[in-house]
Amino acid sequence: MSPSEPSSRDASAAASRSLRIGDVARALATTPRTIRYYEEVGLLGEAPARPSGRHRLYTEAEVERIREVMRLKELLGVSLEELKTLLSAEEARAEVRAQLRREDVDPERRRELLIQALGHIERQLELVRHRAAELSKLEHELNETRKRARRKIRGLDAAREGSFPPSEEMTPL
Amino acid sequence: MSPSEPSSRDASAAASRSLRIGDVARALATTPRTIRYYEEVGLLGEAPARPSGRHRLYTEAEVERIREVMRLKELLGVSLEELKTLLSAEEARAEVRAQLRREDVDPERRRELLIQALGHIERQLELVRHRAAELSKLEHELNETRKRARRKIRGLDAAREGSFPPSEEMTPL
DNA sequence: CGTGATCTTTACGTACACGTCAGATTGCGA
DNA sequence: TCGCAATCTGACGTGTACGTAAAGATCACG
Repeated sequence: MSPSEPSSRDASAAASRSLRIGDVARALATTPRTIRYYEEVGLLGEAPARPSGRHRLYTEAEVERIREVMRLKELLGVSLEELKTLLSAEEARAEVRAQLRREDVDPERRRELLIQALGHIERQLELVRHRAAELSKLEHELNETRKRARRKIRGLDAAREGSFPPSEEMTPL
Repeated sequence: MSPSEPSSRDASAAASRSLRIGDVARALATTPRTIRYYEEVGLLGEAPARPSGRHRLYTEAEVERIREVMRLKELLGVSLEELKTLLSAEEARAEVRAQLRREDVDPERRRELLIQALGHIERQLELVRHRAAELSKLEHELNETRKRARRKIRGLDAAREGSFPPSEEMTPL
């Protein structure tokens, strides 16, 4: 009949919303099931609003969001439930962005949202810093252990046959 | 028939073996079930050899081993199965130590074991380094995000009772 | 030597994070 | 318009890492 899209649908910019769930899954090295599951548990905030039953279509931005979710899950090792609360920072940010487009928003309210987001960001930072520190410690310890092992091997090699330079057989490690 | 303990049981040194599973669990902030499970899947290498049916008794060293297991699990986020193969380095080291006590061991064999252990250590290091790098990256990104959020808040605070609105939309939060 | 706390094995239950199958539906290309 | 691959919505299955309950044994102590 008549194309009544609000004029901003297939605009010049490639804001697509043209990726199907299979494409997204491949791009993220995961499966459609996982993406649907994340949506199901509320990690994707109603990402692809669509008439139920139709295929989900994703924008590049939404893909990035999912990538971020998986990254945080991997690096922080938290449950999806915890992740959801951690990610409420992003939701706050999304709300801020949304409200920024309307100019009639109370600056007080805007500030509130920002403060909240900041709080969540700092919780994330805390977590990340803690883990980073622990990992760094572990890395140092492993380096030490490796050093000792190498020394021992060199010691054996030296004692192997006399005491002249261990000419051949430089084990490349 | 007769009490034939090999004379090295309650030696002078406090090599204890006097911690019960409940004590260990409390010390590691976990449960007896978890410790038994780790033993069941072979993560603790027959730690407390004992006449079946009797209570498990742990030495301080064994507690440290379990602590290390939990630490690696936590920091590397790997399955217990993967962890088992990663930890074979420690087993190799244990074997080396064991063979070192007997002096009649083939230096070739000893070197082999050390080389193996070294390999496992380097696999661990690889993993740890990778994760550490990723986490560090994430930390930097979060710091940036936090900076931006703070700037925005300060901007709002300035405009709150200041003269003019600050140049809007500097950086997308 | 009794007794209560702790531990033993065995076995079934559970939460999380998906995997997999079925049957219907959708959507793009020929 | 037809065909076929991809997707949809349930619903049930699966592996991991334990939790929990039961019934009896062991240990530390008085």
